[in-house]
Amino acid sequence: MNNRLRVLRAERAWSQQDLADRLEVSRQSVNAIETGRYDPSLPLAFKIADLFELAIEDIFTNPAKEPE
Amino acid sequence: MNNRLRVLRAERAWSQQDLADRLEVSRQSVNAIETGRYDPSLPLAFKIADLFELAIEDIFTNPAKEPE
DNA sequence: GCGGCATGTAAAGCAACATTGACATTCGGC
DNA sequence: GCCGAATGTCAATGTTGCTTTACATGCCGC
Repeated sequence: MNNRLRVLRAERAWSQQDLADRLEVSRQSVNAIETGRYDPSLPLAFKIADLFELAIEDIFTNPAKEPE
Repeated sequence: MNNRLRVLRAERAWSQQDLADRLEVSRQSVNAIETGRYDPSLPLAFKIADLFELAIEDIFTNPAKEPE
């Protein structure tokens, strides 16, 4: 499960802490998601999509899918 | 986190077991998600959206959001 | 009435998500 | 050179998602 979180965050010049505050999660959670250590829960994914005003599919992509 | 899983399943006349097989999860997981006991993980949400050929947002909705 | 199917739910256990606290590194400003 | 901000990561802990096994219910066909 890849994601464009780091890019979206950079576009807004937010630190991981800034984003964590807006999402009401810890900085470590943001970091873990960005570095791909784990995927967010569905509720958190919704919160992220909401914050960036994008669809979940526009932020997260399933590498196991989309053949080529 | 509400979802239209039961409706989508009914439209196809699938049992919870049928859906569970297609999603490669247990019947109890399908039941738990339908009855709202817990939300699916993001990867499973993608799998569900994929199966029904819908966007995640078309299946799951965040009741905490959208004021009115 | 009995058997089979669909559904709801519970307990117990493991894996994944998320937390706090802490430490290391890098970079830029002063 | 030092300080502070930003990032990466680790350990320990708690919570949630998902599993298997199991049992109870309702419904339908026979």
